[in-house]
Amino acid sequence: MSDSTFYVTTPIYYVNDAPHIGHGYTTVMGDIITRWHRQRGESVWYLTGTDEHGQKVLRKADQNGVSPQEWVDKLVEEEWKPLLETIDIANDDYIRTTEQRHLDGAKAFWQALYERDAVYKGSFSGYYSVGAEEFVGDDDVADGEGDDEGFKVSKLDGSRVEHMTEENYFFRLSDYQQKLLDFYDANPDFIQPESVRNELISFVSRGLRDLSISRSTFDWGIQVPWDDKHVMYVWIEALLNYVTAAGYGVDDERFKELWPANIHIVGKDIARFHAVIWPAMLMAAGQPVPHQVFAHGWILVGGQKMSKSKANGIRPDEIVDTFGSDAYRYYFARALTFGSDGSISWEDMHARYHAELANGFGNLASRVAAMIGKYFGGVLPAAGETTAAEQKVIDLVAETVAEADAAIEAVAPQDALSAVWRIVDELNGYLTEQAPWQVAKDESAGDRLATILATAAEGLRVLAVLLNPVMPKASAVLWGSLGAEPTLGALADQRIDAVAAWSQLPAGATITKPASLFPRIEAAAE
RNA sequence: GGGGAGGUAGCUCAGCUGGUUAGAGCAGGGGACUCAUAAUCCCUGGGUCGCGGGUUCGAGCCCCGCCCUCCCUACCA
Repeated sequence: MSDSTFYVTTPIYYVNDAPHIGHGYTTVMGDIITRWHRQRGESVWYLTGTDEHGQKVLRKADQNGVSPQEWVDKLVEEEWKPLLETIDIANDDYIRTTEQRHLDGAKAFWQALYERDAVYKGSFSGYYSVGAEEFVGDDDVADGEGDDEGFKVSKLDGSRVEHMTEENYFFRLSDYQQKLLDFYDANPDFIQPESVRNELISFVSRGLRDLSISRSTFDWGIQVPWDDKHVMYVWIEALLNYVTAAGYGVDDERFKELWPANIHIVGKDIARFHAVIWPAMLMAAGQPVPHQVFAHGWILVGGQKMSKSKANGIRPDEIVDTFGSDAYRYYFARALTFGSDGSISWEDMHARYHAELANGFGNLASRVAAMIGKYFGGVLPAAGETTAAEQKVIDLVAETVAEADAAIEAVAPQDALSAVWRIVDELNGYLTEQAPWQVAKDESAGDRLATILATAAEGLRVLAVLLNPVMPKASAVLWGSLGAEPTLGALADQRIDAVAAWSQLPAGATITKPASLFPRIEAAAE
């Protein structure tokens, strides 16, 4: 572990895309994990941001008749930062690759590579599409037909390509094949999950070529420090955000505190950049390598109601508008196995929202608050003698908290939630069995009634704390309805390692019935 | 071609290094209750565990072959 701070990152998102549920998914998962770690009392740093250089951005800006800087400013402010609000992300930092600190840090990093002889000048040959203004991979080149007979064309857009050679700087990636394999071997958890690890090991085992890492045909990028005719290839520059945001080259104190990162959360499509190229660059620069690259899977859309087109066409705010940010966060964390591909659908979201959130959890909060209101005037009674039924609840809570915490440690939020939900189910069952509404009819059983409701309220207290990382809004409402803050303090300060200790809510606390945590949604969307 | 992952109840998925009658949630069916968001609780349905062989006292989990789906096999981020 890094000596002090638990540092988690998302990829920085390429501004040319519009935010879609995939971005939201990655970002939410990181947010859940970091919020949980904060409630473990750890020092945590959660970074996300945007990748803003490169030829595609430049071209898009040109098409829109604005400077690239204006273009990315607009996208960041109108599309990307609002996404964080929409899905309720508590990031500690947001890095833009157009910020000065990134320019400075990136140049410092390159300088270090250069001085350590990890970079050299060479020439890159390949097929270049004049129309598309970019190199086309050999596999995407085909023999032309018809008018293009005798020429090579790009399979991507059909444009003619010609073989060109360009002077570029190269990174000696080929030097790192064995070092990487040794590293993977010594750090089996570095790449997760296993399937991705296997693929990357086999990829590296086949051999690595040096990497062309600069471009000289356009200038929307960061200049190579010793050669202003070149800008850094955007991928290589983008990876550097993880260290530049941590203060590399400009703030040693801060850098030492944050680096190396604990987890880089990425989609499996970019796992290779993060688990092969990135560690090699760090080794080359003499920096420690992150502890883990966690690659999540694809989100598949089941059924057809979900969208007109495809999942990637769906914007997070469509879901949030209907179900709210808490449900969005819950759904992706609960319904998918982090690290595997998984299916989502509007129907499933609707079903889980009602079965698990509204009927299971929300209704539980309602019924307990309502009964304390009805039988005790909204004042939490002191619990009396604990029977086997209460002990069962108490034991289950202790067990589940440990289980959930272990699941988060293993980067398995879905398992953490399924553990926590056992508390929801247990409490609903406990209430039905103890039937406080029956006990209330017996004038002489006031003590028993108090015990039942105090136990249920304690259970809700635990749920508010445990679910806060996943559903901060609903948890805050619940925390308020339990009247917990005056004596126990802020919800975000409640520690996971102390949550299972019983009888924390003091007798006399003011319990109010909250508005429905998750109101039923009758109108089927679309 | 080489490599990786997966094909388990209507749906979404669990099933650790092989071991009693293969599980959960949801959906469906029946019942109980009324504090609550027409909620909750209990019971219930029997799926050739992709196909065919094999190893074993015993395989969904091991081996062989085959079928199907998805992914990787580097310089778009």
